[in-house]
Amino acid sequence: MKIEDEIKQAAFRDDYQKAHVNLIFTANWLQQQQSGFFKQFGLTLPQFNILRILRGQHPRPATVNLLIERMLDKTSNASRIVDKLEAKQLVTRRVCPSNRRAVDIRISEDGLALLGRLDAAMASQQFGVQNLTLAEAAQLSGLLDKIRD
Amino acid sequence: MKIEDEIKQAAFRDDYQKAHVNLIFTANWLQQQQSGFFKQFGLTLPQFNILRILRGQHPRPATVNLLIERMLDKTSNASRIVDKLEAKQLVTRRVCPSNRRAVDIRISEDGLALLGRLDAAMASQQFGVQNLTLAEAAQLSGLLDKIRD
DNA sequence: GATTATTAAATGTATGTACATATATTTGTC
DNA sequence: GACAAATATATGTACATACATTTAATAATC
Repeated sequence: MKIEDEIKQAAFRDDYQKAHVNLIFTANWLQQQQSGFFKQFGLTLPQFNILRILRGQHPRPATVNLLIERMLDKTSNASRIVDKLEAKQLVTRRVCPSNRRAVDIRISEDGLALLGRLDAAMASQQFGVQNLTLAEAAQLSGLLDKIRD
Repeated sequence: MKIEDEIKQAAFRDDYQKAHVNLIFTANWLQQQQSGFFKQFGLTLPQFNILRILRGQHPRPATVNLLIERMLDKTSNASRIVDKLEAKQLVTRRVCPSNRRAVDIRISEDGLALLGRLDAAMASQQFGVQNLTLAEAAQLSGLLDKIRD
């Protein structure tokens, strides 16, 4: 559906405004698709992202700082997202022996198993970006990088 | 900065994943830019968006349903965002005479004045999308529409 | 016209975002 | 080694998101 119809707006001031609105709208759209998917597994999107970072580190631990560095949203509160994952026993949290200010966070066996099930489910799930050709996806990345220059 | 460096990830599985992450990241980046800007005026981004819809309706009222229809994020809670605007006396809220279930929401004189100041400030503010050429912005919109097909 | 269904908005609860502040630990400096 | 500065994380608060439930008014059906 064209963006004008999605938000029931007749027209945009110019193509800049249209692209801007379209970008925000499409990102929300994608995230909502994903959220619904992860919900089946009892995870939110930020929780999934952190879990995936922890799997990338496994079996080495990650600190909160490392999580923040790698998260898409730097200002979100990694500490409290880890709280939720810990409550579900998907991660473990232990004071780092070599630096007692820091906390070593590791994905648990349960967490690894859950991500395994998610991998399988995601493989059979087409997310929106795949409506593009690979060349178009690359082109899109180029345009997005230019926006943030 | 390239997206790989922004989130300190060495590489992506393919250009689909890269475009997907880049899209979410860039949308967040843009929204944070805007948030900082609106904060100077005591508004959050959703509050500004609702205020702008109300100006579009002015002097006719809008209902909560109409606001939701036109909002970028359909699932957000328009009712409570209007609460905040009402507390700042930027909008008025009155039971609709012809349908007492509905509520007529209108932008106040204060609200119009605030948007007026924002218009002026925004005119002298370059937001990220303007790093693109107009043709690139149009191309971006086309790609985004295709994602949501 | 009483009863049920639908609609419009508000409210409740859990989670996340954004930002400031607090607490504990480590590092640097005298 | 005492004391200040820096670092790592946690906590507090306001706002927003996501979704279920509630309340009130209107519409539909018998």
